[in-house]
Amino acid sequence: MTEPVLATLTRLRTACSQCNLRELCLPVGLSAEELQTLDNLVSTRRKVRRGDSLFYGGEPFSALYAVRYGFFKSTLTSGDGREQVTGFYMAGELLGMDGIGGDRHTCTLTALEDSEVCVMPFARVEDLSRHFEPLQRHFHKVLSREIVRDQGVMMLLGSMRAEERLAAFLVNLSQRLTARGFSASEFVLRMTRDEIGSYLGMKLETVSRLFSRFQEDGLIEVHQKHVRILDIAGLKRVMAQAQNAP
Amino acid sequence: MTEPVLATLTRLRTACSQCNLRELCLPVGLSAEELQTLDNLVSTRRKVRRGDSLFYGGEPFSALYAVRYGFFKSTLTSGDGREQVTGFYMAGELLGMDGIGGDRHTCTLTALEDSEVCVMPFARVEDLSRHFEPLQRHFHKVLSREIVRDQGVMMLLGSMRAEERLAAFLVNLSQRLTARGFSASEFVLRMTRDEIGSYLGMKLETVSRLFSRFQEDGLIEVHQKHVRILDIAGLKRVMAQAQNAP
DNA sequence: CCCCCCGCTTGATCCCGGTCAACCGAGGAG
DNA sequence: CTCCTCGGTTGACCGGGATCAAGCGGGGGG
Repeated sequence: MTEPVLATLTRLRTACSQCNLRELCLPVGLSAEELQTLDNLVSTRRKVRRGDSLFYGGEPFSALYAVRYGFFKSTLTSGDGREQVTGFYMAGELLGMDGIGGDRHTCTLTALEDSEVCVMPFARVEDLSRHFEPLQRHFHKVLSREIVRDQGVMMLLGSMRAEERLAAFLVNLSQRLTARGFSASEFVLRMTRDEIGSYLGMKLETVSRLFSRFQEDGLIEVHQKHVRILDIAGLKRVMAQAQNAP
Repeated sequence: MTEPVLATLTRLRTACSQCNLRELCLPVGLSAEELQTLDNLVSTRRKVRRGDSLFYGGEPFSALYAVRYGFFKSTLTSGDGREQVTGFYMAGELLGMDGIGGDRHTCTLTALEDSEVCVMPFARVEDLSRHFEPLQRHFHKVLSREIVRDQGVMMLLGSMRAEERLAAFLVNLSQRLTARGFSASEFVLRMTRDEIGSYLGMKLETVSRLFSRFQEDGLIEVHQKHVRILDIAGLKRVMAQAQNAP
């Protein structure tokens, strides 16, 4: 009698239909009944301690991961050992899509705080999306949005000045936190100045100096990792100051 | 009697199974029989004149496109009007994947020489890949590789110096041309210095200066848009010169 | 509880690549 | 053919952000 009960508990624990992230995660926009079809998408959950990696670049690819709670960074290491942060991921976001193309992961995913992810074996994702059109459509959208997100970062890195990049970074963080029900104006940075700098293509000293400048200008308040946004409109103005002559 | 013949001709003309790009394009790795299932993936072909756009950012999304011949750039325009080149595309490469996520295109695709694309209505792509597993798998791989490619550009823009970026750009071009049966060492750039600069996050003057420097160093020969690579190993050395102290 | 380490801040200086400007040459129009 | 335009090259100068360096302070471990 214990076995089935345990199984049911497990099922419930890993069920998308019971997850409070279903409005953000892969099953977005699916009806209650549709959601139940997804309940065997997730095989297990996995906890990742702060500082530990979910997977490393070069490792064989087998599953996608959805962040249940916590915070991750993805990093790419070039041939000569330079490391570049390529993204930050929070609850409801999907990890591991880089691995599909070459059957191994290209980047490393590291937890910046104690975190938990839902493990979705990729074979199962493909299986289910072949038989369940709404999931297929949504999965394609998620892949595509990752492409669009990356293009946004390319624009950031390729054509914006340091202060614009940092303003854009803060506005983006604020928006994503808001979507998750956190305060839009007050939060704790999970990453170091060095990691922000790597992501934004600048040095940690520059990040630090800009934080101080933004504070002097009354846009934000910073104490170490604690940030309070005082003037989001002002930040948006900084990030789009078209200083291009005709 | 004329109708069926025309239909057959059209079918042949747009058939993946007859296309000499099948080793590069979406049907990569499929067997001859498998390929025939794909023959109704492409609805029509479309020619795009040099300077014209296949689609614009903001336009509704309905189809993916495979380049049959020619050369494209994709550009993103930020709120304040700055334009950033986010990629260059040649024969066999897939365009339009940015549109899936939001049902409209985010970037603009412009032909840099007279070109032709295969139009693949996205509904048909999804339909076929639900019923035809190898296509599904391959389509996912293509999407994923676009993500990986973009991450590579992020690394380029975020952590490499101007000369390293340009060297990487030339090496990448050379490799992609080789894969298409063109000369690895001699080619004509389809884009301007300004477009290269935008893609690589630098100004056109810097691109021009670096071309001259590479020439002085005996790595390449440049005359306007004509480039001959003299020392590919040297270029690779430039692009990976780890000037990072421990 | 205190200490030590690591992440952050801030100042001084340097240099890569941006900016401004002049000129060149290829190629298309008339 | 010549002119004109536009993309490319090159030089001179400048400035944003990198680099080097010193000091600080918070939080985790002993």
